[in-house]
Amino acid sequence: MTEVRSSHELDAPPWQRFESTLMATSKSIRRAYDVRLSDIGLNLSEACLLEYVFEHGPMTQTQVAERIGMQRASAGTIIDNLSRRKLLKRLHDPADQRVWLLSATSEGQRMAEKIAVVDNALRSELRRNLSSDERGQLADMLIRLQSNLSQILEGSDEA
Amino acid sequence: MTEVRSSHELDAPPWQRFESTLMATSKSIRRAYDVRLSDIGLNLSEACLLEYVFEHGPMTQTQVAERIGMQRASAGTIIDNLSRRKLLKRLHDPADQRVWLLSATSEGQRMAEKIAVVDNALRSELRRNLSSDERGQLADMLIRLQSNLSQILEGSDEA
DNA sequence: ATGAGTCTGTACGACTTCTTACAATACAAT
DNA sequence: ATTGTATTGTAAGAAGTCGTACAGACTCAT
Repeated sequence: MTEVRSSHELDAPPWQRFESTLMATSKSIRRAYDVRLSDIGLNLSEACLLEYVFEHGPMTQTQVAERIGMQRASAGTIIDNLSRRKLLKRLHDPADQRVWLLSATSEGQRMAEKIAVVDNALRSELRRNLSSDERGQLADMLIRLQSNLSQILEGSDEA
Repeated sequence: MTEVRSSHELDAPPWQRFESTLMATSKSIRRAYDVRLSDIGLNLSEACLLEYVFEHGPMTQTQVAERIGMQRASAGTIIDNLSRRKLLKRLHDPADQRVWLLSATSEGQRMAEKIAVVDNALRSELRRNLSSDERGQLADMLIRLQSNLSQILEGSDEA
């Protein structure tokens, strides 16, 4: 039924160039993570945020938002959610009344471990085809693309 | 103000691996296109769809949706929009009463040419750093990733 | 010819993320 | 001390996409 997918999304989108393939691949990666993570009741953004807080100690909402590449407001929504589900807690910072210090609850820590399992499994399936060298090259090229992009986007900010 | 962006999004997201970089890059590409295309009053999805219909003759909504990697319903919304703005028209197919045949109006054609200009400009800025060989390798790796992904996603469909 | 199954476009609601605006708090300069 | 500026989290609304469900139109085997 959808077996044609793998080819469509490669040659068709915007203007059949690698930019399109890259965006389609990104979409699929997100989808794959969302599907796998739904087993433990999370989506990629939630998992991402929780894992990041778990690994990098207590931090403010703005900090985690910046690190995972998301707006403060959006992160706030996700944090509301995770803390309602008792995976994350908000602690007062005695040194700064404006901020919350985020920290994983013990339940959140168990969840973070499950996330790591899912992540490792999926990542190894994803890399089946790619040698370590290739992955390095890929990352390198992506970083160069990113630096071009940040110039492009900076340019239009000041306008 | 946002000059730090370029580095965050490279080393930080989900689990600082190339998967994250890829997704961040994709996000930036979309953003860059959206910014540039806003000059002519479109976003990437609209431009994509219009350009595709312009280039690949009259086609049904389902067809264009599949080609640009989007759900039928979502494409329908975009088409509503483009046809309200007289860039696209819906024609009856005498052979099949169910479908619309999409076709660019003359105004839509002029718009498609503007899109091509924006696209060419942006693409060349984007590739500044990458040799033709490298772009080939990049595309190749992305395609391999896609094929892994389609296996992964197929697997979870039948479940 | 006719009924079962398939396909098309659309309506509707959900979800995610963005943008903008704001009140509370912090900080720096006078 | 006071005042102006920055920063934090949140609220409210917009936009984009998805998934589901549906009615109408097609197809094909009987």
